[in-house]
Amino acid sequence: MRLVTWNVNSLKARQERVEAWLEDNEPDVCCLQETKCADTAFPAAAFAALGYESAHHGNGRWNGVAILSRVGLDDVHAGFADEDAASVTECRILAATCGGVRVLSVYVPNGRAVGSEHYDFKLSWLARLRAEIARVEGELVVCGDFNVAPSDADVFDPAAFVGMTHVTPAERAALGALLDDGLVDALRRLQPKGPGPFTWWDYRGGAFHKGEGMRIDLALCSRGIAGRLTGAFVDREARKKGAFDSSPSDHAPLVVEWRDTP
DNA sequence: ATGGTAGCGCTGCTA
Repeated sequence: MRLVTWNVNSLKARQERVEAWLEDNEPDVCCLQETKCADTAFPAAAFAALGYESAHHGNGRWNGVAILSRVGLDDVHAGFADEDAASVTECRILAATCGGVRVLSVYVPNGRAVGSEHYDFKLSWLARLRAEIARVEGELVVCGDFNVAPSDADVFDPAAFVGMTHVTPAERAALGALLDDGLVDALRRLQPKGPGPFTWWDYRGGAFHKGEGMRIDLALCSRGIAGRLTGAFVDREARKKGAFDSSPSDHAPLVVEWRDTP
């Protein structure tokens, strides 16, 4: 199985890039975040033409998550398990079963500023995600933009982030709880030494070309899958302008591969 | 270089 997770920062702005990437890389499952579109505007037909079933959860100009699959897409649920999709105000989690694996595409709240109500919301959202994961039986991959750098090896300069969101002990503890529960950070399992690789670079100040990024996009997998991992890497090329009219996303795709059960 | 980038959408918010 080859799975990719990619915060595209507007699917409308990135559609050409996403389609080209899918054709070049042929993932079995593709999780997208920050689609910034409503369900009615989601280009399901374009993805179907490439061989993908798809599900989307979005309501307009912010947030929005999707799952594309060419190995089946069953038991789709938008939002947390205990909420009705129609009542969700911030579309940040979508689940589906693809090829026998429960896949969660998540876009964790940014938090904005330490101590703000948005920061508290981020922490409570992560706690809710932990409870959500605990309900899942069988193989599982939780992937997306976590807006948390798990350790100092996941930021270009720890000193530059003192007092900032994404690196506080509380955020790291909330993420660490998912690992304590048995999930494995796929990239770090295969690439134990940092710093990096990074998955996000600020658009401002030429951060990408200066290597000033963070690793905040993650694929957390259950132990069975962790034991069968064969690859995990960040496609930095997709963060470059390339032969496209529009800008790249500020995030690069994270690809994870594992052997299917014999 | 007194601003820095990008998307959405039309004013300022979000990241």
